[in-house]
Amino acid sequence: MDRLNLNHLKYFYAVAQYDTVTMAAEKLFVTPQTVSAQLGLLEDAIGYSLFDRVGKRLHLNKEGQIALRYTEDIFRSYRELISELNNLESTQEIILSIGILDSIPKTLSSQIFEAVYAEFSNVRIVTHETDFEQLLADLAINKLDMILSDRPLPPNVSVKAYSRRLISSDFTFFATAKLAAKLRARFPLSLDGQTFLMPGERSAQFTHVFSWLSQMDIRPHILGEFDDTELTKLLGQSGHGVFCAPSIFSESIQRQYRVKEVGKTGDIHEDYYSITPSRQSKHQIVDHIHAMFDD
DNA sequence: GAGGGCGTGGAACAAAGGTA
DNA sequence: TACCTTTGTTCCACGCCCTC
Repeated sequence: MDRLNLNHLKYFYAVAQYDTVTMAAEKLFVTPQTVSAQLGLLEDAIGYSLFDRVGKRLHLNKEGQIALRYTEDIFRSYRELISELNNLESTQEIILSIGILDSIPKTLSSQIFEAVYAEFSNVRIVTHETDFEQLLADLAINKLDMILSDRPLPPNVSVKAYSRRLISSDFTFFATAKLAAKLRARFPLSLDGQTFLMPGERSAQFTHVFSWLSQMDIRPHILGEFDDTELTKLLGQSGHGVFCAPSIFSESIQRQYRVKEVGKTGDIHEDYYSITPSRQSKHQIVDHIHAMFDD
C-alpha cells in the first residue's frame, strides 16, 4: 500500500476516538479485522506506530497525537470543500474573514468592504484585529481569507501565501485648524518640540516617520504611541497634538475629524498590502478587491 | 481479462480482565 | 488460581469493484 486514502484515516480516527478496534469497527459497520488491517497499513505507510497497545486498549502515542491533529485538519478541509461546492450551487452567504492590522487606516478598510458589498450580495465580512504574527498564524490554519497589512509577507515565514501591494502613499501631518495654521509656515521645523501622537512601535508607519524625523533632525515631544489609527485621530481632533496619516486619505480625514493639513513628508512612502493564502477558495472576491487597486 | 485494493468470514493464537 | 470471556492480531480464501 503506497497510497493513503480517507478510509485509512477514517479507521484511524475511529480507533483514536473509541480506544478499541471492536468499538471502532462497530461504529463503522465493518469487522474488527478490517479496522485492524487498515490501521496496520496506515502505520506501515507512514512508518510509525500510532498507538501504544496497552492490554486490550489502544492509546494514541506521541506520533498518533500528531497524526490525529492532521487527520482532523484533513476532515475539516474536506467538510469545507463540500460546503464551498454547495455554496456555488446555492445563494447561501459566503463568510469572508479578514485580518486587519491596527495600523491600517479604517478609510482603506471601509473602501474595500464597500466594494465587496457592492459586487457580492451574499458576502458576510468578519474582521479580526490583532498583531501581525497572530494574523499570519491564523492565515496559516485557514482561519483567515486575507490580511490587510502595512508590510508584505516576510520571506522567512513558512506560511503558503503571497502578498500584493494595494496602494502606496506619502504622509501628511494633521492638527486642529488653529494649531495647523500656526505650524504650517515653518513646516517641518515647526514640529520640533511640538506635541506629537506617534504611530505604534510595531507599525511600519512608526519606522517611516521615526526615520524621517531623525533625518530632519526634528525632535517632537512624543505624547504617546498608538497602534490604533482611529484613537490617534480622535486625540488629534481633541487638540492633543499633531498626528500623521497617509496623504491619500487626507480629504476624508480632514472632513471626518475636522482637522487641517500641516504639511506632507513627500519623500517617504508607506505601502499597504493584502496577504492571501496560496490556495484561495474565495478567489473571486479577492480578485475583485485586487482589481480595485489596478492602475 | 489481469491485477490490485478492499472487505468479509472463519480459524487460530495471545493477552488481559473478570469471576467463582 | 483456574477458567471463561473479551479483545486484538494474523492468516487464508473468496468476492466485489475499479483501473489499466
